Amino acid sequence: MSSFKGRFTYSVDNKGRVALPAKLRKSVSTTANESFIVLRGFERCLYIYPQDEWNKLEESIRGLTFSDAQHRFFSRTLLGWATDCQLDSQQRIMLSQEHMEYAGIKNEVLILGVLERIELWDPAIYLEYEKNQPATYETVVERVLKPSP
Amino acid sequence: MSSFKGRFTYSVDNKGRVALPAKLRKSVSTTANESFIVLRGFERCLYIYPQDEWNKLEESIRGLTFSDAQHRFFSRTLLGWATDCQLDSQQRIMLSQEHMEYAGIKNEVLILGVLERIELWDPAIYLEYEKNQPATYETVVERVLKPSP
DNA sequence: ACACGGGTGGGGAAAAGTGGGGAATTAGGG
DNA sequence: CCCTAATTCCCCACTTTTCCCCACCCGTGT
Repeated sequence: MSSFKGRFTYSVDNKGRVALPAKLRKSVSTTANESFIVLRGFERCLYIYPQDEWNKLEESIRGLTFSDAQHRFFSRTLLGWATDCQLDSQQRIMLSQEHMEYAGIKNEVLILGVLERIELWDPAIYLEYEKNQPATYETVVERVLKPSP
Repeated sequence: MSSFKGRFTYSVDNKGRVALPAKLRKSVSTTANESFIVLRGFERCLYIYPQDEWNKLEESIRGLTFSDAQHRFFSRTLLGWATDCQLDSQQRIMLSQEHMEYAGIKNEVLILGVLERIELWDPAIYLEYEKNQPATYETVVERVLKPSP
């Protein structure tokens, strides 16, 4: 089970390549086999799942009822924009033009480790996103880390 | 279960390294495996959790639902500012530039043991914090330790 | 006095991040 | 079917950061 964490600002070269931070690479389980799935995330970012974590997600999508129109739309969008990719010999992934456009990523990218997935953001967009949140860091910590009653 | 206690003033060298006090190290359980997680804490300080204590917190983060927008913000914020680190061969941890800036730490640090976690403060900021408390030690005791009605 | 444990500092090897050239593969059009 | 253009990907090279190791200092207890 992955447990990505941390925050990194990396550059995207003009071929669309992004190095995967070494600290995150250490958290990738060996069963993932250097294989990743990139897809549209929520809130204008990209999600990257290692193969093994993706498989779990895929199972829950299979569980959606085929007969529900919204479910069909959801799985079409999710899977339609999902591409799998391998790391190159320098441990980088290559982003497609479409994915970069979706997330507004140009030549800098904010990389977040969020347990089972990695997120890629345009730094400015993330700042904007953060600013629009009603909750502050402290309320977050309080809610999440407070020992349950 | 850890039970850190005590107060230490240590130096931070120009590489951002801080020695973990020997007294605190003795309270780290062996299952933590010399692995720690550093994150932003309340009131401009840093929290350090040994791996095993952190795992308990991580469980509650995993409990957050993927589909709730606020939960997504929570896990991004909390995990984004968390980095794990190992002790080096001199039993030191290395602080990132961002963490030091958040806590205002320069070349001296106040280290507090607070049961399951260790806190790092800039000495001056802690003094300020202490001074701004409306309550005294005694009135706090009264409020905190009074048996609940 | 001296060994020992604990805190502090720095040099250097190794790893990580960044960028680009060029061969191999693929796609498309005549 | 072949030629050309574009894309992919492998490899090399350079810079920066990380981390391993050694050395020192200073109390304390023997």
